[in-house]
Parts: sequence; structure tokens; C-alpha cells
Amino acid sequence: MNIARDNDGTVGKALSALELVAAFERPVRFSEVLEHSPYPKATLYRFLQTLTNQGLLQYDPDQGVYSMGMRLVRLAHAAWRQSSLAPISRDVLDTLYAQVGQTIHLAQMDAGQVLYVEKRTAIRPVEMFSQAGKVGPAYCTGVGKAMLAYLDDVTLEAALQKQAFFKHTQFTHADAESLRTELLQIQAEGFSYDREEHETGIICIAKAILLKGRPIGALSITTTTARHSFDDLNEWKKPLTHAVEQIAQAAKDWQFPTL
Amino acid sequence: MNIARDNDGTVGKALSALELVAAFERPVRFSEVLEHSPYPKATLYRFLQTLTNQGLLQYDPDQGVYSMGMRLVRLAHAAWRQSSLAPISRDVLDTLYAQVGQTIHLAQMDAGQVLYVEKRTAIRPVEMFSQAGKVGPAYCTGVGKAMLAYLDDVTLEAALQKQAFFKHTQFTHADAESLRTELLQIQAEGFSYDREEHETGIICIAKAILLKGRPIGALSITTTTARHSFDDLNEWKKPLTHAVEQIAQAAKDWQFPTL
DNA sequence: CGATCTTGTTTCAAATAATGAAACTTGATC
DNA sequence: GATCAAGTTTCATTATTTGAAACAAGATCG
Repeated sequence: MNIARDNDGTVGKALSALELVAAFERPVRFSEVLEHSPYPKATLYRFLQTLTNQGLLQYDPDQGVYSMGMRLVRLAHAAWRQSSLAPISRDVLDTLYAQVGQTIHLAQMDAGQVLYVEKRTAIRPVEMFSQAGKVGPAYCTGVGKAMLAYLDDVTLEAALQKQAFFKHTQFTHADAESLRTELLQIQAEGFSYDREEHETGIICIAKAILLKGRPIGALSITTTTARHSFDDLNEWKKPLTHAVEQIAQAAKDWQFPTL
Repeated sequence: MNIARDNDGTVGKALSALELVAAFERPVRFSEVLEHSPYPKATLYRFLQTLTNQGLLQYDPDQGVYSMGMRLVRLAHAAWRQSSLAPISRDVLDTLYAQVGQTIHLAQMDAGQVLYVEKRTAIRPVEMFSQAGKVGPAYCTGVGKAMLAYLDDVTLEAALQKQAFFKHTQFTHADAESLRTELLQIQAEGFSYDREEHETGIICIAKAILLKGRPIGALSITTTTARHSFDDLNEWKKPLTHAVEQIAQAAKDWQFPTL
């Protein structure tokens, strides 16, 4: 009785209405939401009203459209600070970035998807919400596969169910079986690679961050085929491993912040 | 029937339980939350369970503690992109930062408080959730006062009710009346100042970003008394005004993204 | 200019979910 | 092994949610 998904009464339904609005990625009319909603008109109407009252949505009377509310940003700030790896990883990422000079991603697992919580790039040394908070697929990214490789059977199974296996490029895994095979190899080797599986020309090397044997996140170094070959990726194994170990240690120490 | 606060049935109550956890700013035991909660044990227990199921909270079985869930970060990403000024202000802030070389804040109003959505500093050219998503008081910050000055009477009254008027320094406004007087002056002048009202040694000049006469945000340039005098702040009036106008224009154009 | 459609809002009795006191489990402490 | 604290479950009562349908407010059309 733990695999509950969305039988959480009113709260669950209201949140699914919120996700509905979020999915549009732009302000939406009531009727637009209604079309994509499983709820009857009156019910959805009251959900949106409640969510607006609560500041999770914002309503623009001029345009008659709903958009995501700023209260979420405030709440996310709390979430980001207290349960993401980002705050404790800052210095480590700065150091790693200084060493390798390539784009760096720090990600965590969320509902079978990859959630980016921090990023470093040449253009903007630290990226904002525009990058952090972004979600990506697990089955075709370096960080995603790195984390999948260390999941326990039950969690892995649940996560695999949620993968789309959309063939972004000719190198993308087409099904769970072929992915499973690679996951074993990743676990054996300790490193995961993205070989243009998500986007042509983009490659990366990634490594899971483990705490008590469970993946709490992953770190990756990204580059392009124009600048580097697959073999070049291995040059970064050492700094990457070092960074991962430091973050893991910091996470361990952080376990008891209140005692 | 519009001044509704939290009579939003189950959803409102569950969210207030979420805020309760957020307020701790650290992982908390069930009993700790219970102490600060108006709800009976069983009720609160089920709220936390539902919130956890929904990914708004995270439960650590080892420690028996709840912390904020990562789903919030995902949702906030959507909110930040579609209803904050930050994405459309990026380039403007970059330019302004290049011009003045001082710390810059971009803020919006949320529930009578100031919500920072973007920041530029010397150390980290772009700041993350650690800064964006942060909230601050309206009555004793440059951006806060800038926005208050342009609120309509009803909204202003509601906002003033929520101000704490805690005397951070000897220069902090002690009550609504003295603040009101300054707001009139700010509206007349078009600029707002923080004269060490929030923190000793920290001063700033700020300006509201208006759309159809209503404040949709504010921009500030911050410095210290060690480096600059009050008069020096006025040197930045021109670049600040220019930046504000550019953001206002961008916001206006953004009004009709779908038509 | 009135008719018709589209979109958003309110009503109200029936159906469903939330409530919370109290009982119960679990595990730590003396 | 008894006592206490923290967390979890139960279940009859109560309150909230539900959604079909009626209603309002514009827009569009003939």
C-alpha cells in the first residue's frame, strides 16, 4: 500500500490541475485547460480558483488567462536549499569547472526523470531557474543513465515504465532491454556516457553520486563532437570522480544538521 | 468576496501544512510540525502523507524527517519562466551590470513581500535559487518601497497590514505612517532609496517597473557606505531608468505571446 | 438588431472525502 | 519488564466536494 500515485483526494486532483496549466508553458484560457482535463467544467473551475487564491496560479483578468504563481518560486527556494545537492556542491562545481572548462550539470532523480539542479557554462558561470528546475529524460542522458544504473530493482522498474524511449537520434536507446544492458556496464565501469543519444553532436561523461549505495544525484561534463572525441571524455574521469566524491562526503556530513 | 485568504477547503489547509514545514528551513520530525500546527494529530499526519505522496514533501525513513520536495523545483521552473520578469530581463540586467558594476536585484511583489527573481553580483554574475526565490521585507528595502509607492489603495492597505516594521537599524521605518509619507515622495521623484534601513552599511537606489501604471516589479543597484555616499547613488539614475524602461517595454510586448 | 453560439460562472441536492478523539503500535528509556 | 514518547490506524460523524444543469456575459452572425 505504498505505490499510491494520485489517489490523494482533493489535494492530488488540484495538483494535477496545476500540472495541467504548467504543461502549457504559457498563460492559458480556462477552456484550453478544460479540453485537456479529465474533470468536469465546474470542478476544474473551482480548482483553478482555489489554486489562484493560494498563489500557486496567477490570473490575469485583462486577458482572462492563468499562469503559474510566484508562490511556487518561494516554496522552491526552500526545497532547493534543504533537499537539493546544489547548495552543498557549489564550491566543488566551481573547482571542477575551473579544471575542465566545459559545461557541467548537476542533476537529481525526480519521478523517473532527470531534474537539473545546477549548471555551469562558459557563457554564464552559474545558471538560474531557466536551467535549474529543468527536467530531462533519464534514458538518453548521461546523468540519467548514471543514476538509473544504481537504482534498486523496484525503483528501477518503476522508472523504466516512465521512460518514453523516443528516438531523438540514431543512437538513442529504443527500448528498456537495450538500456538495461548498458546500465549493467555503467555499474561495472562506474561511468556513464551520452554518445549523441539526446542530441546530435552533444556528448558527455557522467558519474552517479552515491550515499549508502543509493544514487542521490549525478554529475556530468558535456562537450561537442566538434571539439572532442569519445576518448577525450575519459581524460576527465579523474576530476569528475574527485568532484563526485567530495559531494558525496558533503552529503554524508549534511545528514545530521540538527542533532 | 475576493479578500479570501485561506478558506480554500482541503487544498488550502494542506498547503498551510506545507508552509509549516518550509518555515523550519531544515528537515523536521512529525512532532515538531505538530507543535506549530493548528490541526489535530491525525489530520496533520494525513496532510504530510498526502504532500509526500505528491512529491511536495520528501520523507526520509532513516531519520524520520520531512523536507521540501523536488517537485516544487520543477513547478517553480515553470512559474519562473512564464510569470517572472527574469527571463525577459536577462540581457538588460547584463548590460546594466556591465555599466555600473554593482550588485543588482530584480524583484517582484508576492503577498506583501519582496520576492527576488534575479540577481547580479561581482562574485557570481548570475545567482541561483539560493538568491532567486528569496523573500525579503517590503517596508525596508529599496525595491519593496519602489513597488509599494505605485500600488492602488486597496492593495497597498493589504500590503501594509502585512509589514512587520521590525527595526533592523536606526533608520528603519517604525510604522505605516512614516512609510506612507516616504511612498508619496518616491512616487513624486520616481526613485526609491534604501538608506541603511535593512542593514547597516548597505544602501541602494531602486525604481519600479510599471505596466499600465501598475508595478510589476522593481530593479535596484546596491552598494555600501564604505564605497559610496548617498549622493553617489544618483549617478546611476540614468542607466537604472534606461534598464527599467527596457524591461517595461519587453513586458508589454510579452503580453500577447499567443495571439 | 435580434438570434445564436461561445465562454465563463453559479446553484444545489447527492455523493464522497475529510475529520479527530481515541485506541493502538513501536521503540526507546529507566 | 514497566513506563513513556512518537508515530500510525480506526471509524462514526461531519463537512466538503462534486457535476449536471441552469444562468450570465460577450462575441459573432444572419
